[in-house]
Amino acid sequence: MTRQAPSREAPVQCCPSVLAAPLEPSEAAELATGFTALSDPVRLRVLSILADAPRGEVCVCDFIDPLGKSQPTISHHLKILSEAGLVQGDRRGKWVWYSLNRDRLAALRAAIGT
Amino acid sequence: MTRQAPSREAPVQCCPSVLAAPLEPSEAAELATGFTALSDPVRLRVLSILADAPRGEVCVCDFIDPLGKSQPTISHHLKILSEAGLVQGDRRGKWVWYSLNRDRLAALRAAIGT
DNA sequence: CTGTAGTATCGATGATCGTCGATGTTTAGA
DNA sequence: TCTAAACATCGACGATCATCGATACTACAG
Repeated sequence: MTRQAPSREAPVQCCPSVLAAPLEPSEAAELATGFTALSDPVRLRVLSILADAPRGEVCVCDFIDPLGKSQPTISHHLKILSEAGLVQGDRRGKWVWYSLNRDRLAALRAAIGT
Repeated sequence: MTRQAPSREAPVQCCPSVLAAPLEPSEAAELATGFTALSDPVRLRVLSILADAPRGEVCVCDFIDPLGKSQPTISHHLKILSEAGLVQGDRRGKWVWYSLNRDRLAALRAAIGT
């Protein structure tokens, strides 16, 4: 049995944070996945387009022109963002409408301060 | 001379933000380098150790044991964090003391909301 | 059922990344 | 001046990534 240091309790918190040491390897890996999704210029611009969309959603075909990437590349980035929980897609007819998950974005924001 | 579109002015702001479209490719690239620095578990734990350091600084040798990585690997990650403006090193004698740049971290936080 | 349009997946390619051993550089002490 | 310690850089390796053409899947119209 490992002895517990009584004067150094693990802080109770909802989400892992870089500012709250020690950041456990598993927590660090989980956060890293989120920030990896934000580490590409194309994906950041995808998020920006979604954040600016009047109805809060954009279909895949409407990303292609403004981003100047091929359709498979756009799909690839949307999948990464989706797996990171930052966006979600909703199929309606032939189109898939993507929208921003602001809660997940807020969680990542909270992980690097306040 | 490029003509300025009068009805669609670029919003005046201090820092690029994902929430303020359109996010220009150059701004997206700049932000992406910042988030790339946060996209590795080892680097996140480096930041967490720095944030928790009582005197606000930690020398390179003190990262090796808690992170379980070789000294060149630690140096490599510190260089990436340094180039991203997230940390800075200060050589004092044989040691280099690294500290956290909280302003830069706050700028990245602001880029994904508020 | 057939054709078409929007989207996802596959396969390949070139680039970047994380890691570590070996080595170079800098500083302090003997 | 010589040695040891702390740190950075180099070189190499395997792994992951961004990209795109080709192709498969899905929904709808005729």
